[in-house]
This record gives sequence, C-alpha cells and structure tokens, in this order.
Amino acid sequence: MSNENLYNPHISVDCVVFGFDGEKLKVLLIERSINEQNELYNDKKLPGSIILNDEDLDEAASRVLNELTGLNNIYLSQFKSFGSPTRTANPRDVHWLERTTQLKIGRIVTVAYVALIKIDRKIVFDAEDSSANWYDVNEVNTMSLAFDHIQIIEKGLEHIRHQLDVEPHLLFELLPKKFTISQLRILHDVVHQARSDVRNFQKKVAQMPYLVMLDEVEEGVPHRAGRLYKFDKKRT
Amino acid sequence: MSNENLYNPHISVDCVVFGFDGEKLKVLLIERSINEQNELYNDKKLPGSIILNDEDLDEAASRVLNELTGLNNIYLSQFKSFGSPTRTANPRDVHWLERTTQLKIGRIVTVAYVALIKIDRKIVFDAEDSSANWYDVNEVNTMSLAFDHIQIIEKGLEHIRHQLDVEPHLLFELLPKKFTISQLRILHDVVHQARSDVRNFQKKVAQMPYLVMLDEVEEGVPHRAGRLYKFDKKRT
DNA sequence: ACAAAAGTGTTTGGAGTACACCCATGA
DNA sequence: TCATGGGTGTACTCCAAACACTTTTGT
Repeated sequence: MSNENLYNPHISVDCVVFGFDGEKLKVLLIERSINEQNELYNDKKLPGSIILNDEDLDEAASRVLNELTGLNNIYLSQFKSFGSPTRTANPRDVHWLERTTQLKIGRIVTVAYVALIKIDRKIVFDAEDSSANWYDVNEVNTMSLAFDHIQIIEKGLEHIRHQLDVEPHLLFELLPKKFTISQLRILHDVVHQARSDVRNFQKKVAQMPYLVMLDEVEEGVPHRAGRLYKFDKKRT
Repeated sequence: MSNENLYNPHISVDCVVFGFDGEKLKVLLIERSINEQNELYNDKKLPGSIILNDEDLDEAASRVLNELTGLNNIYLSQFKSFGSPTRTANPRDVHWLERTTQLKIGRIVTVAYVALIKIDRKIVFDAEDSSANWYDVNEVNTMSLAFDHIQIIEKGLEHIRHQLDVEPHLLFELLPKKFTISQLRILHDVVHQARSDVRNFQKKVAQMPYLVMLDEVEEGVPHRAGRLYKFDKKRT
C-alpha cells in the first residue's frame, strides 16, 4: 500500500476518446485481461485512472491521455460524474483495480471526460499492461466493458454530438491537418446522424472564416481529386 | 467520528438553486456563522452535503433539497464537478466542515447541480443551523462565499442559461402555476440577457403546444389584466 | 469509354426582426 | 381622465432545404 499518500482511491477520471477513420466514429478502448480462477477473462475498459492527491481533475484526465498516447494539447472536456454505489459491485472490477493500484478500493466516483483526437496521427498506445484499439461507436453496446463504462460512453456520445453542434469548429479536432470538404461532410453526417446535401454543405462551409482553402488537391484517389483545406484556429 | 460508516467524506454535492421573483433571477444561499477566535464571522454557502455511503449522486442532491425545502420533484441537473486540490485550502472551511460533519476532512471533490424552483411556493427553509435567503444572481460576485462556491454559481448560471435556451419548457419550472405572457417574457429576457419585442414574443409562444390559455385573467393589477396561462407537461 | 466523386446556382418556404396603435382597467 | 401595461398585423430579410448537370481523373 505504498501508493496511499500519492493516490486518492476515492475519485477517478475516465476518458471517452473519439476518433474518425474517414467513415465511422470510433472510440478508444483498452483491452483488459483478468486471471480468474486460472481462466483468462478478456474485456475492455475506458482509459482512466484514480487521481493523484495533489492533482486537479482536468490534470488527471490530461495525464491519462498523455500516458496513453504521448500526446499533449488534446481537446478534453468534462461532461459528467458517475457515482452510483453499485458501480463497483462487480468483484472482478474491484480485484483488478486493487491489483493494478496496490490500494484498498471501496466505492469510487468517476469524473468522465470526452476527448477528440486525429486518428491519423501515428500514435503508439502505451496502455497499462495491454493494448488499446479503436472501436466503432455503434458496436460498443454489444461488447463486454468494465464497470459502468457502457453508460459512460453512451452519455459521452450524447454530449459530444451536442457539443459539435454548438461549436462546429471542434469537428476539425477529428480530421487530419489537410482534408477535403467531402471528408468534413462525411464526418458531419456521421456525428449528426444525417445525410446532408452536397451543394448546401459547400455553401455552409464557405461562410466559415476559419476554413481556409489550400493550393493543393488530394492524391491517390481513383477519381477527380478534391481540393484540400485546413483549419485556422486563429479565425475561430 | 460516529459518522464514519454513514458518510463518505471525500465526495459532496452542491446545489445552485435558481428562482425568479418576477423581476430578477435569484439564487438560494445559506447563511453561515463561524466562531473564529471569539469573533463571529458571517458568510454564505450553497446548499450541499457530503454524500452518504450508499447513496447515488442524484439522490444526495435530492436529499439536500428536500431537507432544505421539504419539496420533492424539483428540477435538478448535474452540470460539473469541482475537484481542485486547493478548494479546501481555507482552514475556516475545513474547520466548519469538521464541526458540522464530525468527520476528519481532507480533500473533497464536489459534484454540482442546478435546481429550478418556483419562488412563490410558501417554502419553509430548514437550513442546517441557520437561515436561507434568495440573492440576486448579479450580486453574488460581491459577496463572501465558502469554498469555491462563487465559481460554482458562475458555471451553474452559464449552464442553466444554455439549458433554458435548448429546452425552453424548463422556464415553467421557475414560474407560478398560472402566469401571464408578460411574466414569461420578462423571465425569458432576464435569462437571455435580452429585451424581446412584445408582439414577436406573443407569436413565438403561440406555437408552443405545451402553453395553454386559461379562462382567467390576473387580479389586483393597476392596469388592464393579463390573460393567465398554464404549462401542460404532457404536451412537451 | 466508363466509373466515381468533385464542383457548382436558383428557387421556395419558414423563421426571425422591426415597427405603432388602440384597448381595458384601477386609481 | 389619466396612467399603465395588455394585446394585435404586416412587411422585409435571411437562412435552410430541395433539386440536376458538367467536370476531372484513374482504370
């Protein structure tokens, strides 16, 4: 129990990390292997951690993402805390936590964040003792997840859909640095669960001052190449 | 320390309770008296409590409001958690907490809620050891508040302004059961920090299906009496 | 030549905004 | 009779939505 003065075992943060692969909205999950009665049990969990004793909540969430991806400056937004007394009801979860933290674990309230990252970056995932992968957001409800992470993802998805509606420039956190209007439109449609008209969409983005046209076109596509654009944060 | 198995001293809930007096948006604060070196020190705090060990966060917030007002079925919405390690930096706050809870208090993360209540109800405030009063939301930044409650109120105000914009029917949580369009308009303007046109406002509310006209007019006003309306939740 | 996506304008309906006068009531 | 707010209609502007064809490029 040498971690006792370093960690606060009553509060954690969890991050629902979203990415876009060009077609679907994805969420980043960590593979978890549990040795249970000499049987390996595999499931998945959100990236997260209990907080350090001298750490603010936002700092803890940043630390989790930095330890996992090596990246800083990721868009992060706290959206909801989950504190049902039954969220640590599954002994499998408690045993796993006590093994990885070396702390006695009782009830934990978790503060949940959403993060948006560019899936194209060559990210080396450095997950605790296992690997991390992207999963289709529409598939997670069929998967086996730790704690109440299914509900957390569900609420995170609602939150980010709303947030991307209110602040459309956040869409660019999910796109590569250079992108075509088509990519932007497909992302927009995936997020809003809609199918938007190509011409009307062009008109709409034409009046976004922070969208700047480049003197380049995409390459390697089996059809007419689309013009590339970039996002200019200064004009937000 | 007999509360040790009953309360969880690491997590609290705080409620930013809003009301509307017909003119201004108000927030409910509890008077706090602290005996400090034989001098009485007075300030104010949000209604709140550390959570019970077997209690969900939403339940804790409901309990706080019920204990304070005797009311149930109050609109309550979690909006943000505050967990800076320095929020319990003021010894005055820690001493006060330890005296009222009879528990050893270290760092506390608080989960903040907004509540909307009808200020006209004859409410008997049963605050811990003192009284509760309504204060103008524009005046709280000049007042002396416990912990980081000023920031919590500020964020709560932002949240509820946004929420009342997205879900305008929540405005009716703040009005008496029967109200005139004028009252609704003044509330709308206070919340949105705007001055709306009387005729355009009439047109807008005319297409709210959940607003139903009554066969009554207001009484006791020194001018033409306005027609009364009520809110029909079923048509939301 | 063909397949596949890029790019481009016009019309229409609905929503929001601006604006001024008469009406009902209590004092 | 006067002061106070209640209640009403029209014109204009702007944004969202519907809708089809030509262009470019790789295979």
